[in-house]
Amino acid sequence: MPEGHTVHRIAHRFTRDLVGREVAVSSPQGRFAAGARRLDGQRLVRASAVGKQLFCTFDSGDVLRVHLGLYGAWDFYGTVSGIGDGDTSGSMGAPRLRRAVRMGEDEREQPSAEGGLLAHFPPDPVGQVRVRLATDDTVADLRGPSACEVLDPDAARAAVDRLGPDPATASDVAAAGEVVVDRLTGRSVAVGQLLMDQSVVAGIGNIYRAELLFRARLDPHTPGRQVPRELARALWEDWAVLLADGIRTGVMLTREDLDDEGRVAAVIDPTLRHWVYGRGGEPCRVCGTPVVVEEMAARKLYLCPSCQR
DNA sequence: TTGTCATGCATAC
DNA sequence: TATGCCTGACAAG
Repeated sequence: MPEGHTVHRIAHRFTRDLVGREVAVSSPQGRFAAGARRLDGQRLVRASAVGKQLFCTFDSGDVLRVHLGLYGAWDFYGTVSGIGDGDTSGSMGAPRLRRAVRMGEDEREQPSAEGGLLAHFPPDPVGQVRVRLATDDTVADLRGPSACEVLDPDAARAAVDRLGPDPATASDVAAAGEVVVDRLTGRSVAVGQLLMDQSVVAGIGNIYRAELLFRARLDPHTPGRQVPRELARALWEDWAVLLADGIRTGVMLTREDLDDEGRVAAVIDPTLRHWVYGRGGEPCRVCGTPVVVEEMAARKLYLCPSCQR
């Protein structure tokens, strides 16, 4: 269940393991058979994330667009040396085959009885694999996406253009921020809804939405028009900070009040990671007022009614 | 074991 | 506003 940071990490993984190589593309599940045939055997030229979407460009100019939705995930398999992670120890002799690292709904290595090593390679697909991208020593399996399609270059450009700026992708972060400020402050829609609107700003999901608004001490119901430009700019800048941190660590840790020890504890215990998200009824970490949960545009919204006014 | 919910969003009504 | 995607974590029994 990814927000923007996860998709950027996946793009980095693609860049490291698959970009520049010819890729065998298949659809074990069958639902992407035609798209797989179109891409099969081509060289992957580039992989990039914009917001929550992954764009993989192939030699022909065709682009694979993937959106993981609520529970999509990529499972990566590969040799120890091929998988890297900076640790290639123990890879002498015959390649040792490592089990999946999942990126999407929950990022971690899959446990296995063989101490993390595969019996054979390539591995059998697990579950409904919509698309498999494979080289001699790397396999990436996509499961449960809400979108998986091949676009020509024009259509791919149009898909990117429908998205608002992404601070991890923008060539000029300050200029991109002004675009976001315009869009946030130009409408009467609640700022809590605007932050989740991917055409306003890309990559923010329900957790980052709740946490950004708390960190700004801003009431989510405030109409965009009533948000001062300076505050809208601060939201964008804070999003850039949280996103960069999420990309670096793989963890959505949104509390800036923790010391090193506290951060380590929060990585282990998810209930310590956030100010308000998922804490309905629990005391606000700042003022003790019970955190409120309500529905906004069919999503759960968490806020402190005392701090965020 | 079964049921519910979830970090998203396009589509249909 | 409801549904589907098709999965995994967790709570309840």
